[in-house]
Amino acid sequence: MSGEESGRLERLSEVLKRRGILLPAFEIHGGAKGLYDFGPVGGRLRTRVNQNWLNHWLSLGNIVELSCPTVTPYEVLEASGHVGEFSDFMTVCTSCDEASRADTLLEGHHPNPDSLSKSELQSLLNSVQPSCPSCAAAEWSEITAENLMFNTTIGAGKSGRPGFLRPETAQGMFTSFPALYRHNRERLPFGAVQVGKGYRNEISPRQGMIRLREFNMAELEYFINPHEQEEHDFSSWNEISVNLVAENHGEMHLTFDVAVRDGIIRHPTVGYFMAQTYDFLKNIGIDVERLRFRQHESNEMAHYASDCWDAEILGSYGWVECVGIAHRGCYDLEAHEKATGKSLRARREFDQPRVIEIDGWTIDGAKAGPAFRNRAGMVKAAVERLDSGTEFPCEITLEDGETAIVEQEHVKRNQRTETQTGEWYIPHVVEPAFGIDRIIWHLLDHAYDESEKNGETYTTLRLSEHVAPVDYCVFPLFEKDGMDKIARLVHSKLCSRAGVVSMYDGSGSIGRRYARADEIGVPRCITVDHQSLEDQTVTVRDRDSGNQQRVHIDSL
RNA sequence: GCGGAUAUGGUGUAGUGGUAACAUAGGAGGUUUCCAACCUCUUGUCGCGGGUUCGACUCCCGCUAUCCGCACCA
Repeated sequence: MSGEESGRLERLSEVLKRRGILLPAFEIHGGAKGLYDFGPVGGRLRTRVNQNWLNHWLSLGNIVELSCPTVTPYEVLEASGHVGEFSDFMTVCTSCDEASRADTLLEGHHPNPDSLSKSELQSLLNSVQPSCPSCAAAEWSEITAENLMFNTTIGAGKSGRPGFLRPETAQGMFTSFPALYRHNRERLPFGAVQVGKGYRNEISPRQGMIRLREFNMAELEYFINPHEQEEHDFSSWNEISVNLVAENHGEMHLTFDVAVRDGIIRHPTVGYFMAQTYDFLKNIGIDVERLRFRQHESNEMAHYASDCWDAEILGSYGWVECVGIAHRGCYDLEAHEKATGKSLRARREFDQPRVIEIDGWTIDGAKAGPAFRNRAGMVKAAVERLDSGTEFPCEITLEDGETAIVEQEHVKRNQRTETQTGEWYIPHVVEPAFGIDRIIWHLLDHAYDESEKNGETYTTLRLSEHVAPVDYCVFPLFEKDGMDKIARLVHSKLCSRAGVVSMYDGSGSIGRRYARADEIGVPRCITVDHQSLEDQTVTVRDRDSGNQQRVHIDSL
């Protein structure tokens, strides 16, 4: 970052703090790392971004909104892989009490210590006995798993159950799949969105809003049938050439349509959501000249994902990942299915019914049951795998490794025709996940404008009116002669409208009040002047052009 | 987590072992016929905890937070 840029960043942060947009949280208690307040102005900015996001996706027509708990039982996040994925294995030096990561200590003794399990790390640690980086001793405590998720206990005392604050909103949407499937009349594709808080106990939060311990996120889980290709209409983006950084291709400018057709974007639904993401970001005021989509390298992608693109936005901290759009395959639903034994599947009917000839053996329960007793189940499974030509008696190997002798009388021939009209499959998921705080940061970064006015720096926050925290400021030119009365009337009239925020400001010179409004990005200021007293008209000033229009109070 | 630097009104800064200054901002009043003007009055500050000292915002220690590297993470 150049000196000039870091100066701009400092001035921007100062304005955000001074104007109540973004502030360190709990500051009177000394502050808390990785936690921020959206202040009296920022609070509504966040709400409006969230609302725009929800509206954007709900308008697609087959998407519903969910709200799931942030407190999440251990089992849920174990099933999803977070417990394993989000853990660091720590050990403590017994002589100086310094905690170290076990895998870091063992670098050089194993090609990839990060990939080892807890017990493998423990035995490697025991045999290597690395010296402590701070005191050089070589005695280590037993390895413990330190989690990047916030631990909590759900319930009190002995009945308390371990849990975490969720590290993402997605899991609640996966576990709600049965309800979503029913709600959507058992027809795919459909999606669920959720806006809410996520928590990660980051070792070292940095760079202001970029890495937080509690953050706002917004995720869409879009469930699709992998056997069918959904048609997506890209025609409204045909004129837009977007900056793509593709694996093995480098940086290129293509339309979404072409990128999907040429297989750069590997799945059309991923491409469609990238295009929708482009629209959303543009709509709330991100400068699309400073937006790019970067494809994950194959080795960077989670193992279950088949394609993943990050929307990256260029701001004071360089290119920052703000949205991730991933094709997650069936990983998540399958993981919860395995952990719970509950079906998280959708039904599809075949074009043609499939006729399957079954010709083999099964057990005769009345004979085999008493003969094999508690092993009868395993015998049944083994017998049903036998070829139709098998002759009895016959020795078979059971799944526990033991063998059993099966007599002719234990079995019977199983010959029948089965007709399958369809099957139950695990839907695939395409997931656009948005980091709202990072997006808001870049919104502010892109909107922050410094210009010269009479030799002084003049600050304007050129926020889109879709997200501007305050819609109108109402000023009496002077707070006397009845101008203040009319201004207060206009103000309360605007405020009474649903979803409109107006601020009355009567202190200081008119120029000062315009400047204050510009600094928090109010799109329009309404001024009541002497003429208003005579003909009930007011001036409406546009933030970006400074132009004023005179309109009647009733037509506001 | 490691190393370095820093912490003074809302914001930006000055300064001192004897209880704090400047600018700006905020409030009230006046003035002013539209873009941080002017005048008067006014509000508000030494991050937290401990130690040294008759006395600590100042010196020492610890903590917390911020910034910069490294590491970590996406």
